[in-house]
Amino acid sequence: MNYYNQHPKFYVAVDCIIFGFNEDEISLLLLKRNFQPAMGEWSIMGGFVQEDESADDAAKRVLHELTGLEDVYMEQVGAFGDISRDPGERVISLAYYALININDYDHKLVKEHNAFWINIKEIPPLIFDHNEMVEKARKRMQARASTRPIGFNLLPKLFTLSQLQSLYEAIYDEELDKRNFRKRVAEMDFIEKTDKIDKMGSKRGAALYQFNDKAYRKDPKFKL
Amino acid sequence: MNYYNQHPKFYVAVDCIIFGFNEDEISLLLLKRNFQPAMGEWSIMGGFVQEDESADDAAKRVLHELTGLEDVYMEQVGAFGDISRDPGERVISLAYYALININDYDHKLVKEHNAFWINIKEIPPLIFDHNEMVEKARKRMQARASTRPIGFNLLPKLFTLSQLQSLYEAIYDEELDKRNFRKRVAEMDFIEKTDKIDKMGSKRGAALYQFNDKAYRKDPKFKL
DNA sequence: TCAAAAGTGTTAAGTTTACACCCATGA
DNA sequence: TCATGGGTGTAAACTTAACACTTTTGA
Repeated sequence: MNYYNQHPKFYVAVDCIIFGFNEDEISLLLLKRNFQPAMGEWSIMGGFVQEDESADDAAKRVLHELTGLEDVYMEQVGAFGDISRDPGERVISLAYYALININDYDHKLVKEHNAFWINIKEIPPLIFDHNEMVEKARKRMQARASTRPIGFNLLPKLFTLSQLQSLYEAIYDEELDKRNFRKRVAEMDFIEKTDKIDKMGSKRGAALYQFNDKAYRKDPKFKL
Repeated sequence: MNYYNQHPKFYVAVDCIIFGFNEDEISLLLLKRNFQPAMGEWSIMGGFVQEDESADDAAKRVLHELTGLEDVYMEQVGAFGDISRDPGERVISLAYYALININDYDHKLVKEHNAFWINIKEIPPLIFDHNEMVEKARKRMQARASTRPIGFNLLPKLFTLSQLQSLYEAIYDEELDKRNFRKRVAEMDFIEKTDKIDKMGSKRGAALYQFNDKAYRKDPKFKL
């Protein structure tokens, strides 16, 4: 009997709010559960923390199990610890959000998990407190995206300024002025114009840009 | 054997970063541990989540055990889940910060716990990852204080504008211009001038103000 | 009478917003 | 040739920052 033994232990889960961007819209990767508990209902992807992994590692693992992706931008949203948040057992859950490039995940795994991209504006009722998690993640991501260059994680390596603007319009859920937007981008030297041209999005073609993380760290001033 | 049983369980702790304001300085209530583990070292106040309480309730309980206070402003900072963050046992800890009026706590309890107010600029090395928790709490509190009227929790119900300014100077760790500060305060109708005068802080006497939460909720525009 | 904190407005600088047209190209 | 998205500058409105002196009173 030592100091810790007198206290109870708990299942600890991680739940993953996975953001993607496509067709000018933010979507979440949600599971239509074909497994217990709560089979048939919608949820976000989750899993239990194991003995041999940190909470952050558990979140990475869970994301990897669904998407096949590694080295993904993730941020912890918080712990959800209400007694009956999971009606099956007492489970304390740590919510994380992830930003992934929607062109770049393992479709087979996603299919196996019966997961689907759902527009952020059309999120269905989710199990447990998952809607609350999603809402909190959305707010956090939005706040973070305005002061840190995390939005690029949702885009291909090369992107047009129209894509970037439409991404930020989706994040903020408001229209932005094209000229003002481009003026601000032009001030950030770490958003670099390449000599490549995108011919998909328009007849005329649009310059492709890239985010240079090293340049950002030299002068980390970001505001969009 | 059900769905959950195959997964491990963990001790879950809550740790409480307790902010106070006195003599123009922010301080934290820290424990010089006279108990195991890590006896003799400094830590923040913590405790284990119990079966019959939510994580948030556990944080409130732990704060109450040290200060005797209830209905205190608290916010969760995040979960700390590294495998060996507590070298004694695997413990996942949820950090919370609390803002209390430093004139208004149970001195006997604090003495019993061997706790002391330590200036935020002179935080000693703390056990485990507690310095990291403190740093994260400090940043979160600072960010929150600039957009939500939470600073008032650190002041008496009645306060002078000089006190309020000096509080925000301590929170931001930078000097503020007196006239600009008062101009901004004047725009917020929920910071109400009372007809009472403080005679302690100056010979001339200064008007005492109060925060009106109901008025704030009617028009919740805050920026200091 | 003087030291110490309270109180009070104006101007310049900087930032943000609003706004409209020409360009290049493929269909 | 025309419809579509790409690309560009300026002026007004607003916000923020800088700044100095008078008042009151207890010691």
